[in-house]
Amino acid sequence: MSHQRWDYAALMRERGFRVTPQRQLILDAICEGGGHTTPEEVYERVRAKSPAVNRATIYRTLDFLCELRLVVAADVGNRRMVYEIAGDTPHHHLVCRTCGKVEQISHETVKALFAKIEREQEFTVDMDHLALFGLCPKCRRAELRGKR
Amino acid sequence: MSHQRWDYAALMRERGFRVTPQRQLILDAICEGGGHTTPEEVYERVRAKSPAVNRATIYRTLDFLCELRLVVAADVGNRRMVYEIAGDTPHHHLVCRTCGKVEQISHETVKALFAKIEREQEFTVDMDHLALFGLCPKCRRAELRGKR
DNA sequence: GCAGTAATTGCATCTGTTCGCAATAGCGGA
DNA sequence: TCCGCTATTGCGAACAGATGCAATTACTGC
Ligand SMILES: [Mn+2]
Ligand SMILES: [Mn+2]
Ligand SMILES: [Zn+2]
Ligand SMILES: [Zn+2]
Repeated sequence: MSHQRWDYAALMRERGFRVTPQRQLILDAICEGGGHTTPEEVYERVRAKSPAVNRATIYRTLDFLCELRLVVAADVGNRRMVYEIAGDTPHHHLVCRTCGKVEQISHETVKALFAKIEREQEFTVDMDHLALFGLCPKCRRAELRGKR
Repeated sequence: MSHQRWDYAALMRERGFRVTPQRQLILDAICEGGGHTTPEEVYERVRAKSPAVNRATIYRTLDFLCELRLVVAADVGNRRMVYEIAGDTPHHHLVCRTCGKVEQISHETVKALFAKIEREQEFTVDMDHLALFGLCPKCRRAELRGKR
């Protein structure tokens, strides 16, 4: 699996942005991760191939790729951000507060809520990578047992 | 309105935590704000009354109060955190990506989603101060106009 | 190919937040 | 009321992330 399936280079140029080696390296680094990747992981992978790339460029480029919607981000707790190549359909996550496990849920599941908010408040929610916090089945059972 | 309606001091002691002047000052400072308050605002208010209190204490105490669920937090974009006294019923927010306006929505609105997730994945979502991002009516209309 | 232009980068610096550690001070028990 | 235990604090330093600016460089049109 790779980001090569979009012509991201053309996509950038179309909108008046430039295709730089840094941007390609960073996109590659996110791809290599497969799933969620932290800025620090991206930095390390990029730096392995091209040590001169600056940390500031990593952060600016991650923001840039999110704005282009080539990449999605989420805060998975304790203000730790993770980045990921944007798939064809959005997906979301459930993060356990106790064990930290991250599960995935479909966009289908949350769509109804976004539609309701659109109807009731005229507000267009456009989150394509939401993180919801709570307790996973295992930790919840452990908590119930503990309370008795 | 004030946090005096709970016996937060007893609540802390019950659970084996200590009631310190710093914690009381910080709780007061959040109260004074009325609504959403940033760590820096808390710091300023506390420091006005007691200049020796350290910044690290502010951050540690805000986390602590969130864990006790006396206070709720939310990232309202660009990793800016806001804190607020936890009310009797939770509420949530809609944050406009363009103008930054923050609206409020009831827990009622999102409850159905949490219940569905509980049913379908056995995962207990327990968020009491969610922030959803998107476009407010005004900005969305502006955007539509711009695209033509 | 080459030059002009503006987007992008690297660098230096700043800000907000976290962390380890030693000093302080709540709280429970004598 | 005093004592001892340990939770909490202040301090200093580390840290991630953002920002202003000058140097670089990708793209456009010739
Ligand atoms: Mn994901
Ligand atoms: Mn709120
Ligand atoms: Zn868990
Ligand atoms: Zn708006």
